[in-house]
Amino acid sequence: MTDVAQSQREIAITLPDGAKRSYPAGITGLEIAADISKSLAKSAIACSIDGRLSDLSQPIAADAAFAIHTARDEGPALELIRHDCAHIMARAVQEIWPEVKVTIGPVIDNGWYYDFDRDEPFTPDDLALIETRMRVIIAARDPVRFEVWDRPRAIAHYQATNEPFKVELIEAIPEDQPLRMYWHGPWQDLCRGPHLVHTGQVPPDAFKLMSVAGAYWRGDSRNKMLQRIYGVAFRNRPDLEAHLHQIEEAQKRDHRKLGREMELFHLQEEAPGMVFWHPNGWTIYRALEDYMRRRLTAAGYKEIRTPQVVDRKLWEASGHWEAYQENMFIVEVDEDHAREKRINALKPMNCPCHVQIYNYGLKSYRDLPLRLAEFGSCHRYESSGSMHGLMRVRGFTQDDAHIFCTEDQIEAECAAFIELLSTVYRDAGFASFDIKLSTRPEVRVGSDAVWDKAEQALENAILKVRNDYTIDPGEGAFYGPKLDFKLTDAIGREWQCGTFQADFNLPERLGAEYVGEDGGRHRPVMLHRAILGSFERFIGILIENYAGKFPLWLAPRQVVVAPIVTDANAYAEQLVTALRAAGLRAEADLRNEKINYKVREHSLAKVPVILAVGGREVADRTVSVRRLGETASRVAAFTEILTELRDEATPPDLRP
RNA sequence: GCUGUGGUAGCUCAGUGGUAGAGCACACCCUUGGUAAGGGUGAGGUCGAGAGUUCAAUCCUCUCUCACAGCACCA
Repeated sequence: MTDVAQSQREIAITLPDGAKRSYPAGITGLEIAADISKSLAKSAIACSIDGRLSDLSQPIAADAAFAIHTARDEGPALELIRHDCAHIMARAVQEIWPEVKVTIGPVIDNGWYYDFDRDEPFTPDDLALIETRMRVIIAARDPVRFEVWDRPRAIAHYQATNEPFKVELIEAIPEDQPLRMYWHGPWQDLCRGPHLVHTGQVPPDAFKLMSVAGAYWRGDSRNKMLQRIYGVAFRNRPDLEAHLHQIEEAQKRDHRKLGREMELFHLQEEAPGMVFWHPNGWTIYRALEDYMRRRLTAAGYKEIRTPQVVDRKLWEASGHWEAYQENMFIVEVDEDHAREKRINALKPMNCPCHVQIYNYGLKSYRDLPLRLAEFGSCHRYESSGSMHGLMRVRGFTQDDAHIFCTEDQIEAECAAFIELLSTVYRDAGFASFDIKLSTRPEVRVGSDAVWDKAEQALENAILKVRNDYTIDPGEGAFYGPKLDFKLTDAIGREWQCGTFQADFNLPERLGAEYVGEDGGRHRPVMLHRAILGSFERFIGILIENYAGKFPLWLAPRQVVVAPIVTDANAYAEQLVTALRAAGLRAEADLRNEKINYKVREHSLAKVPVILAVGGREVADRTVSVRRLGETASRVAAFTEILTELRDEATPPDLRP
């Protein structure tokens, strides 16, 4: 299905295969359909103008929404089904509760939502009621039709029917844009379209109302909070069931659940948003930190360490005190004999501290680029509703670094950074990630010439490695353009991890400078950059990405040696000693339990390798190896297995 | 922060206006078993915190807090 951009003289159409084509004005839908059928081999084509198939013989109006449905869709396009679901749901709600005010209801991934204004909350029982009502509307096969209205008429209509949100919507639409009113049977809604031909085209057994939640009118927290009902819709029942199954599977790999089951970490009420790392979780953390330290050192970074508690004077100088105070943990110290309390803050970020190290001693252009890295522990008072397991916490550690360089060095530094980041993500098991370039905002520091140069440098650096990225115009920080690198969690939520930001502001504010070739003082550019973002978030994503089944180099417990009989205990302990000597994280399970029990328990705990040893293995100096996820075991000489595991447990950067 | 839903044993959850239960986990005993739960016994809870209503509150009301879903936020 494709919407069409139109001009007065011709109608431009984007075909389902991406090709573009234009037609003269006045052409009929049928003519376009016939033409497209020729070019799209196996697709029988259906077309609609604003959802009405019957009008194909008429010339396409200048303001019509023309849609193409291909045979590959096996019926109406999913977007149309979902869009009509939104309308049908809104109609159902107003039929049940006429006093409810409607607002908007767009199509989203897998379904739609619709925001309502109602005093009482919708309950799960209400959702069932609405679903039933929707099926009645679908069964009625009510025709969908539309009319183009002028603004006064539309506004008058919504004032008369007491729909203030619709009036507000219309007032925000540009004057020259025609307004379409859609009818689903007797129920009517302002909508751009297109839609199905009749309500019976929605499969009655392939949609489901999922949840209710609050949402601000027009996405602004100063506005009234509405009630949003989410639904999902598919072409058929099996597709819906597959989707619901997928959600269940995703929930199984939720890092909060696995974190508990695998004894990785916990959070508790006395320290909201601060992680208690357990031995298993901390082992992963350490393995990742060691790996990152080696990668950074190899890439020419110098590691440093800066204080946690810093006087407000520095935050005033950096500008954070003014702009970021409400997100900072303030620490007041009542020193003896002090006339005033001394005000400190836990550092919410490392940059000002790094500038202090840069500023200590006069720098030369020969020192640049200077790359200062810190696994910097930061604290931010995040709003209570935004915290989420390890993904969004109040105390976290960034794999932070700041590169002090000249404007001319930005591009090379950025390219080297993307290279390093790609390597790290690949080693961590991520096949792909998204890059977003955010460019200059309205309010900013620095000359246009500097922005031109920096934006171009970032873009060029991306182009050296890949050509797919998005640009977010105006979304850069006031102090410089930036790149965001995003990874996706188990249920499709995106999390920003890596970042690369040019900063023309902080060096100025904190007086960083260097002596140039010309003997004069110059201002360096500061590049903020992180690959993991924070260890907490990155590990959260790792847990979900691997579903807890970590590769050997990251697995907290790599090997468990499980004796089958107590007579094998001594042998088991010998093996553990040898495994540990080879650098492996191994434990013996000497408990008085059956091997079935031990296998079950360690499998559930996602231990990658179980070595079972009984009388035979003791006699032959062998082990019975069982890998996580496999049901069979194999018997091999212990020395052979030792070599195999040692190689496999080598971190990616240390492999030959 | 906002809207809604929750907080009962380490975990997953039942339950009641008269101060509590199951399964798993844990401890001890029996069992020496060959690849996803052997059996028995036992210990374990200020029912998230505070206030109110009541003869009596884990249960009803209010406030706070934390968590979950979504929204807003993420400089």
